[in-house]
Parts: sequence; structure tokens; C-alpha cells
Amino acid sequence: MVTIADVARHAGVAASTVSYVLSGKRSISPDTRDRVKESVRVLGYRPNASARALASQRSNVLALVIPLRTDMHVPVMMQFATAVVTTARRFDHDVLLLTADEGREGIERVAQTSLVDAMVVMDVELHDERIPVLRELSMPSVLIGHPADTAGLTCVDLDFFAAGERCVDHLADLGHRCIALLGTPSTVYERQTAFAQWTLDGFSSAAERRGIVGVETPCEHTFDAVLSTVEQLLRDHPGITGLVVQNEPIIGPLLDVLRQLGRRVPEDMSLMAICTDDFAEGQVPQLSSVALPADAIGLQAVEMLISKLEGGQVPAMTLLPAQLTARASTCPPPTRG
Amino acid sequence: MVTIADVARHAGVAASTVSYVLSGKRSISPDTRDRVKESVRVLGYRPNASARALASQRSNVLALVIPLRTDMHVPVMMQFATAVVTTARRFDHDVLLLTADEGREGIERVAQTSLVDAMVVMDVELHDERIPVLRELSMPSVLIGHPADTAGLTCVDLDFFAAGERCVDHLADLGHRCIALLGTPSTVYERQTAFAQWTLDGFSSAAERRGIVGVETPCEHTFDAVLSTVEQLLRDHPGITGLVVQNEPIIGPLLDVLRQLGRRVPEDMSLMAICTDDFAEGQVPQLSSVALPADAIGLQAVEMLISKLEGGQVPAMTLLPAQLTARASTCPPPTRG
DNA sequence: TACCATGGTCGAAGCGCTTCGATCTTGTTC
DNA sequence: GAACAAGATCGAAGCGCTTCGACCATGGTA
Repeated sequence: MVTIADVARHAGVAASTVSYVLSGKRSISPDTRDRVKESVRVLGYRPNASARALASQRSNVLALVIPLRTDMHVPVMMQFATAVVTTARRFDHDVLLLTADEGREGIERVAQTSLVDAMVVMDVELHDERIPVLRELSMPSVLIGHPADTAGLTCVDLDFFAAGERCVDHLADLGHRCIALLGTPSTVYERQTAFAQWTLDGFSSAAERRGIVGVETPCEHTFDAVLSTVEQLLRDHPGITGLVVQNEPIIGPLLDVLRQLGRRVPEDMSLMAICTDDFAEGQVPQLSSVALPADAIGLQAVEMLISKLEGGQVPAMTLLPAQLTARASTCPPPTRG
Repeated sequence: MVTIADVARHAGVAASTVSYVLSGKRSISPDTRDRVKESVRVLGYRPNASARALASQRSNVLALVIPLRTDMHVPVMMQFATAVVTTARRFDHDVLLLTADEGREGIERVAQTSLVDAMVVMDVELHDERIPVLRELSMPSVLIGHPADTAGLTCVDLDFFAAGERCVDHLADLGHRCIALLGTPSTVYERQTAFAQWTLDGFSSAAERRGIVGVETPCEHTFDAVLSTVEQLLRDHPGITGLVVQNEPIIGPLLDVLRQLGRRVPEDMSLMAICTDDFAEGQVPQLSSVALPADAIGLQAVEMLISKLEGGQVPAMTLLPAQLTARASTCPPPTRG
């Protein structure tokens, strides 16, 4: 292993000079700078991460606390994770993976041992047990999602409330008078997962504002569950002509169910989704949707974290706007026969 | 921040004694041990990770190199990742997330800066450019998957060759004489992704051994692609009565396609999958499958890595057996009318 | 009784880097 | 031409831990 002392010797300068060349924190004559850089290249020098972290009090590692629950949609999680890692690398940081089931203890551990400099926390609940920990930690953190009380926190999220509203508005604009929100599994609501709640609230609020009937029901991910949920829904509210879905995993089964029930999309039943554009465009028919910009959210979260690390001020709450794209899964409701 | 010196002072001992109490590397009198532990508890001491790593030459961090390609099945990747993280924690290690698109450079970086002690590499290709790097690195690594030449490496994988064979055998045992392997997207083959190749080889080999017709075709993930692939297949080989699928994402579309073509599963068409048991059981009908034991593979990989770190000898190649479970998607072929 | 293991503890020397203050050149300014 | 500012470089002091060798009591042995 080649150390900074080796480089210094090779270039005929002091170790501190090498350090300053590498960090740029003091001015160095072009002459010396070139000589040092050449030595670094020739020797293949790489600064030791631990030594650097110990001396500078910065590990250049971010923690990513990621949920590994089966009721969350994995590909979307993965998109968040990818965006976080990619952006972190742009700022010369690495990412330590922390599973949510380590909970408070995991967060405290990596923070108190100075393993990481800051953390991104995903899958936040309205009243999340980890939030008091984050508040006390005196280590910068950014939440993806937003809890009920955001005081003292930094949150980045899609504006799910507006997303819920947009879906209703689009259907109402098309002339639908009775629509339903096919929600997440009930366990997700019971945990008071933030995004699910906000969507629900936006949906209800917009339905009331538009004076139309908006029915809400949780829904599990399996084909059978979707089938029975939809059947129940149509039995209770035969006039439903539009559905809103806020999580990707049930969309596949839902399309199958509607086909099986003989309801064409969109002629007999309009369908709005809140999902990634990729996903919406991959379905048959292509889905009218409010985009879930996972990349943008992950990127934003890391940029804010870096900014906080550098002492910058960032807004407590950043809501990305809900953007609706009308595709092939929505149209005016069938005229009553 | 409370340091080991603070603890030492509080307990009235030398810092080295505290260290030995914590590591157990030298015997300490019960009396002192208790006093030190009490001080640790009272002061809430946590050893600084960087300092520890610098002094001991061990960061207690593993790198996980994970593919983030869109043609790989994400939930399965995630299961591997979860298993790796969970197992790593059992051995008191953390996991650094490295995306495969950082490639050789990423691996070299984390290795040469001593950011990590060892690494798990996923999504290995038959002739992977990262393998020479791993060989030279003098840092322990374990591959999930296996390349063509495993010399000097440690690999853990499902025995995909046997998995391909088992699928054929099961269908042949039921009386099928003409079957097809609906493969991965062609990009996966072009990359020579190992698992896809091995499955293919096992499939062909068993078909020949059993004296039945075994057709192979790549297949993209979209509904349209599956539809046209299956139509083409049935046009070229009308006698096909059994399908084998080796990647989860096309199973949903495939079931839809078969329904749309009026082929019942399993009465008109038997279907074998290589996928996780969870997934197989969640489909309608439940799928006969060879299990893809993601948890077991991830666990095995980390255990071997830890063993290597401790100087242990581990087998170069660990193939987990292919276990077939017959469920509702296979039955004898329809009798020719 | 003198001697030597043995267990228990300490002090000091690093691990490889960053950073602070000091020193030594230069070039400017009056 | 003396005084001074600014630029370039160095040396040393840490960062918080592990680990090595040394030391000091013991108690058992001859």
C-alpha cells in the first residue's frame, strides 16, 4: 500500500504539500503541483479512506435507510436507491445501505460511530418512531416522504395530495360522476405510511370539491384480492366509471380482473394511475397517470443533504409538482343506456 | 463525542484496557471488566469507526456490487441485497452499495482506499471485465453467479444448469414431447449473463437426453413482445405443449397472452418457471417451479466472505441444488385429437 | 525461602491522513 | 533600499483507536 509519505518522498516535498495539492485548500505553485500529481499517477496513490475520515471528521459516506417490506413496491424503491447512489457519487460520496428493520438502533449506530456523515431516510410514516431520533442526532438527514409534523426536518416528496386531486380532476373533467380509489394494502394505511394518506386526502378533497362520488378502499396485491375488491366495489356502487390506483403492483392484476369481468379500458372503465412514466407507458393500454418522479426525488434529496453538509440552508419541505399525462386508459364515461 | 479516553478516565483504567475489554483479546479481571462496561454504558460510548478501521486495518464494511439494469428482474435483486445486508449485520458488518455501472473503476476505488474489507459481486457475465480486477485485487470477494472460468474465484449460485434440466425432466415425465424455453431478453444473452446461459444449456442438454424437441427463444419483457414471441413459436412449432420460463417479469404478460390466445394453463399448455417460491405461489394458477433461493444464496455468499476474511478456506464453487415443486401449472399434455 | 510462571494492566508507538502555525521566499510599495 | 504583504512550503500535532512489549503482583513450585 502506497501512502502519502511515499508520494511526498517521490516528489521531493512534504506530506502536507501533497495533501494540499490533492485538496486544493492552499495555493501551490504550478511547478510543485505538477510534480506531485505525476508522482501520484506513477505510484498509483489512493488516499486511505479511514485515515482521511479520522483526520477530517468526514467519512464521505451517506446512509440510505431503505424499507424492505413486502407490501411496498420494490422497483420504485430501487429507482429511488439508484438515484440516490448515482447522485451521491456525483458529489464524491458513497452510500451505506441500511435496512429499515434495523430501525432506530441502526440509525443511531451509524451516526454515533461516525460511519456516515448524513442520511437519507425512505418510507416515512406519519408518526415515525425514527423521527425523534433524527431530530436529536445533530447529523444532517433528509426524508423521502413526509410525516405529519415536519418541524426541524428536511423532506422531499411528490405532492401526493395534489396527485390525488389531479386524478379526480381529470376524471371529473371527462364527465365521470362516480369514481373509486383502489388504495394500498390495509397494512400500509395502518402504518400510516405518509404517501398513501396524502393521496387519499387529496382524492377525497377533490371529489368533494367537484361534487362527485369518490369511494375509497384498500386493496391487497394478489389477483384474488383485486378481484374480490373490485367485485365488491361494483356491487356497492354500480355507477363507478373511473378508478384511481396509487401503487403499481396491483395494476397488472387489475387489468386482468377488468378483462375477466368484461369491462374494457377505457370504454367501460377509465383508469388513472400514480406511477412512474416508464411503467405507465409499458402497460396495455398505456395508462393516463400522474408521474412519480423517483429519479428527481432521489436526486433532490441528495443535493439537499450535500448542501446541508456544507452548511447551506434548505427548505424544510420540498414538494415536487404532480404532473398528469393523459394516455389511453381514460376517456369520457359510457353514456347511460 | 465521547472517546475511549473518556471511558478510561471514568473507569480509572488505561485506554488500552478499555480496548481489551471491548475486544476480548486479552484477559481482564471480572472486576475491571464490569467497571469498564458500566462506564461505557453510562457515558454512551461508541467506538469511532474510522479510528478503529485505521488502527485495525479493518473497516467492517462489505461492498455489494449490484446491477441496476432494466432488463434484470428487480425484486429478485432486492431479495439478494436484503439477504446480504441482513447476514452482514449478523457478522457485525455494514454494506456499501456500489452500482454496477461504476464498473471496474468503482471496485478498484473502494478496494484501494480501504473503504471496504471485501465484496459481493452480483450479475456476473460469462466473461466479465471485472473478474481480472477481482483476481488481482488481493481483497476477498464472492460472486453471486458464475463465470466461464472460475479459477481463483469464489462463486455461489443456484445450479441453473440443473434447474434447466429439472424443468425439462418434469415436463418429459408428464409426457410432453415438444417444449420451449422462453428466455431472457436478447441483451441478456448478448452480455452472456451467466445464469441465462447455464439454464439454456441445461434445457438443451436435457431435451436431447430425453429425446424430445426443445425450442429456445429469447423474449423481451413487454406484453406485445411476449405476444409476438409466443405466436411465432406456436406457428413454427404447433406441437408445443409446455413452456419453461426463467425470469419472473415475463410471467405476468405470458399468462395474459395465453389467456388471450385461448390456451388454458395447464390443460392446453403446461408452464414451468424458475423463480422464487413466493412468486410462484402468488400467481394464478400457482406455478410449478424450480426455486430460486435468493435468501439462501445471499446468506451463503456473505458467510463465505466472512470466512475468507478470517483466513478460512472456502470452496471455489458452491452450487445450490435445484429443487422442483410441482404446483398447478403443469399436467400431462392434451391427447392429440 | 528464592524463583518463575501466569494473569492483569499500563504506556507508548503507530495507523495515514488533515490542518494549523511558522518559516522562508519573492515581489511591491513608498 | 528598507519594510511589508502575499505566496509557497514545511513540520508537528493531532484525529481515536489497536496492539505490542514491558511491568507488576500474585501464587505455586522446588
